[in-house]
Amino acid sequence: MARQKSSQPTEVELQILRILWELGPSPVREIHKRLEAEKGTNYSTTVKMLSVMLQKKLVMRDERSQPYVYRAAISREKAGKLMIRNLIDKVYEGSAMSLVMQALATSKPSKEELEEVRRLLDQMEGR
Amino acid sequence: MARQKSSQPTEVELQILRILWELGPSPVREIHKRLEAEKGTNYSTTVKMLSVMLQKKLVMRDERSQPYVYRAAISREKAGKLMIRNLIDKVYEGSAMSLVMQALATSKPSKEELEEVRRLLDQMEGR
DNA sequence: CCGGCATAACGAAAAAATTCGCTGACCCAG
DNA sequence: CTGGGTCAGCGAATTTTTTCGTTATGCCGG
Repeated sequence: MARQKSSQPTEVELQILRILWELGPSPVREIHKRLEAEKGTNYSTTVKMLSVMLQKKLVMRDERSQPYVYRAAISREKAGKLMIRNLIDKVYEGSAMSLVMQALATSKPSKEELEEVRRLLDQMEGR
Repeated sequence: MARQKSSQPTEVELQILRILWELGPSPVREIHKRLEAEKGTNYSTTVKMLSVMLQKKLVMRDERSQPYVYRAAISREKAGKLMIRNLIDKVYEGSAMSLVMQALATSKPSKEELEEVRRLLDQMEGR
């Protein structure tokens, strides 16, 4: 008796994806170096996580190169989009605007950033 | 050997919180009715989840009333804020603006909604 | 050729999340 | 009283997630 899998990447999976987004395609050794620094886990663990993620198709790898080179199978944009949608559904009952307002209120945007958002708004309104 | 707990509510916990946010303080029976409709789980499961959440202080309950009445211990706003912060850290490398832009671009806001955001921007810039 | 290091693949184990069966307590109609 | 219903609490079973020990393979320098 247990749950069904969530379609979302888990905690550690996300951590690894983030590393891949930053570094770009990398061998395990590189990925592990980062992961170890962040949470002190074993090399085996990193290898295993990657193999799990490979199955879930969260990452791809090039087996031509020795050692294998891994890369994220989803872009940061796509992952973000998925998680935003999830957050909107789960907490904001479908209202994207509620989330936007909250995010704006929560962070302390600079004048430049505010201007940037404003420009996007203008663009969306077709000005 | 395993992970440390995340500070975030889990999937089902969130599902229950959402129900409580909607219904307001309710007895188990009511909460279960909703949960069962959404995922077909057993009454025992609902009771158990609530007791777990009680321990984690995600919900509170009034034992005066029979049957007990449960209510969310965190507001929707607070939960949202936590999860947004999490999402920003995990995916957007700390850039709240990236998330805002993405959320705006992803959803299809109406003119009214855009205006609302604009008003918030004005307010933040102190105009 | 040999020992040691880097790289991978398993599989087992621990922890967390989720599920439910069973038991006990209480209350009310017959 | 007695049978049946509602309400709670527990502990155990199950699945997923995360972790690592062990083993196998190939390569390099001496």
